[in-house]
Amino acid sequence: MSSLAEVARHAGVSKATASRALSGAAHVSDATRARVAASAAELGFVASTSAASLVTGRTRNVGVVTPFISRWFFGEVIEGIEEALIDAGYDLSLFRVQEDPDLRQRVFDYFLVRKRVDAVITVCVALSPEEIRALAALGKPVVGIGGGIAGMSSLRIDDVAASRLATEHLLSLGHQRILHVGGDQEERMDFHVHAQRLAGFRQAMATAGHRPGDDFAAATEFTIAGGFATGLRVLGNPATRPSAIVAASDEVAIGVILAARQLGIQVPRDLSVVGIDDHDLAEMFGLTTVRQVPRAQGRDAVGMIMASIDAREITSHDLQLPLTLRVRSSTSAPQPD
Amino acid sequence: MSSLAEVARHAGVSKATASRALSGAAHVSDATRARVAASAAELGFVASTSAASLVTGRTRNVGVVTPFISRWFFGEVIEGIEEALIDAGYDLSLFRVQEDPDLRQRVFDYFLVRKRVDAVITVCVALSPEEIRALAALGKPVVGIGGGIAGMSSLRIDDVAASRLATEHLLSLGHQRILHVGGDQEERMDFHVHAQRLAGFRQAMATAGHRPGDDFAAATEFTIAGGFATGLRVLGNPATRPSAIVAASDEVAIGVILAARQLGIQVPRDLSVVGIDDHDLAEMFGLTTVRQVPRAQGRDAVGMIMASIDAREITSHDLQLPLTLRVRSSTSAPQPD
DNA sequence: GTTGAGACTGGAACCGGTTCCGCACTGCGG
DNA sequence: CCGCAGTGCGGAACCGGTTCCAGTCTCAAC
Repeated sequence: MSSLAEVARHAGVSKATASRALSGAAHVSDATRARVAASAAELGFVASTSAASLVTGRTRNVGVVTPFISRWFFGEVIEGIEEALIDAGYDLSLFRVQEDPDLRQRVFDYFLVRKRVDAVITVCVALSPEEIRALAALGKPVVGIGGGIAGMSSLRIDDVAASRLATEHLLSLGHQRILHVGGDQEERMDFHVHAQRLAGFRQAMATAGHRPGDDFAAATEFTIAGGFATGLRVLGNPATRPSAIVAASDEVAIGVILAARQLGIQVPRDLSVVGIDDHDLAEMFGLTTVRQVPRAQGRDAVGMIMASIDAREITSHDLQLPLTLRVRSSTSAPQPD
Repeated sequence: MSSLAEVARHAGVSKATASRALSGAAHVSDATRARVAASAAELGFVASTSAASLVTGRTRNVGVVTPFISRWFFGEVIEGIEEALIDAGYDLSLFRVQEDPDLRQRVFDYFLVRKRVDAVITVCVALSPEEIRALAALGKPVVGIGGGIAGMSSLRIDDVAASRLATEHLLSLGHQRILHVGGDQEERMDFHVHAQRLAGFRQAMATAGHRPGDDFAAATEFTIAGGFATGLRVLGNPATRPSAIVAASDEVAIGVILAARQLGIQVPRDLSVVGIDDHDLAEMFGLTTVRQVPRAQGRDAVGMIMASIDAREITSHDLQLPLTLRVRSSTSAPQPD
């Protein structure tokens, strides 16, 4: 309610001095600063961000663009971002974009442009060339989580390596007939992640001397329900049943495990399953998985943003996060038959 | 980049006229309006929200306060809110608050105050008296989803009735030994929802002539993992095993079903389970549940907010949403023994 | 004793829109 | 023919901060 002018009057100083005192700038005596701070506290003064950003051009607000909110990976990332931003005194504007081109255009050409955000974090959004151009034209720091953006900072695990690691684990246990359940070959708009995990699987198989045909990769929606449906489909026929499955995400892996149980297939005795993520539920299902920590990725992305803002320069780092395999009880050597 | 002044100059009119033309105000000739619009389009003009809100006091931004992001109910609500806000040309600032009192105070006394939001939507946040006072002091529309706030608008299902409905379904099937898995009796900070669902269970049981002792309600975390752990605990002993369980949410119910499977208990033959929510996964687990549509609740909350903003008055409606029981395959009459 | 550097402070311009007010002009009723 | 309402438009004030610039004062150095 109260304005800086009132605080200044109450403290017996000018608006200029009051502003300097509150913002921590130099050239204000300790006595004055204390008096202004006391007045501000007494009057319950909170600076209007509109006024401040009008003149400084900085809004203390970061835009987050994501295709999903409730899926585990995305939710965790967003929570990590939110925590870190709040700590830094920033708030977060959330924009959800999926395939709808009209909506995407509105977000990129209108919402992100109206001088409301200091920076943008994209979470697993594959951007069209025009969208990349629009982001670059903002002249503001941009960090992509989980999907690199040409020419901008990114933060991610090496998806190819993660999938390779998961596959190698199964190979080292002696599995021969391994199926990948995840994205399909054609690179979908939103997710090169999917294509890369498939590629990692193929690399590992090829290195081990396998020649997987198309039937060794099954496409699925990236949810528990998707993994379940696909699992029922690919595990239904005992003749063609794989001895192990690499799921492109833990949610898919959990769906597959549930499908196996439904079909009376024992995990890991009859079927080994490995995922990627280390989802909250992985422990409960005893799921062997490649661990990543999306919440930390969110925090780190904010760190990169803040460094860039403080340095007043738009840098472009490419950060790859470490991977670890967590072996639980969903994988074992194949049953000798 | 380009300012209103430049657009005005380019169109050969004054700033005042340009502003009126673009905002759709009256007293501008059609010809002038078209010329200004053309200039604005040509220069790629997008009004600075900071400048606009500095003078109008309106920001076209709504704050959303929620304890969780990735749990199903919350994620769905947030997605619904986001869609509706984007449609209305608003964006959404997300604030996550849980128990940490320092963080809560920062959000309520600082972030929400700095003239950055036109309205606030709370999602299942039980507010302290000071927090309610802080929200009221904003003088802005506030809508609470899933948890009523004294004196402010709210939008929710009748949690007591929902739980009663679920319980009556089991009673009507002939179950005698019914256990509630959900919140505990003491009203937790964040969730009167939990207490109300427990109360609904008790009402139904009492009406049916039962006298449930404390052992007929088990407390749990409201997640699949929580339901699983609690399920293992309460189903472990065949002597005390209930014939049916009312879970306070579908996530809990799914956890209970998984625990039952693990223990070799057949659902619904040996155990009926009913939930509340109609979660995405309910179909897959054949879960009988009381349906609510959180995404629609999010959209409706935005509708209430917009109506209040348009009317320039802070009204206080209390909207209760309809409930429907969806019977699937997780419930049946108890096995005669 | 004068000078100059540096710390403090106030006045005023400024960010980029919105809106009040006044003026010119048109058209209609009396 | 005059008065008056109503439309279309421009000038200028204004929202509430930040920051440039200039002025005062202190104090050490010459």
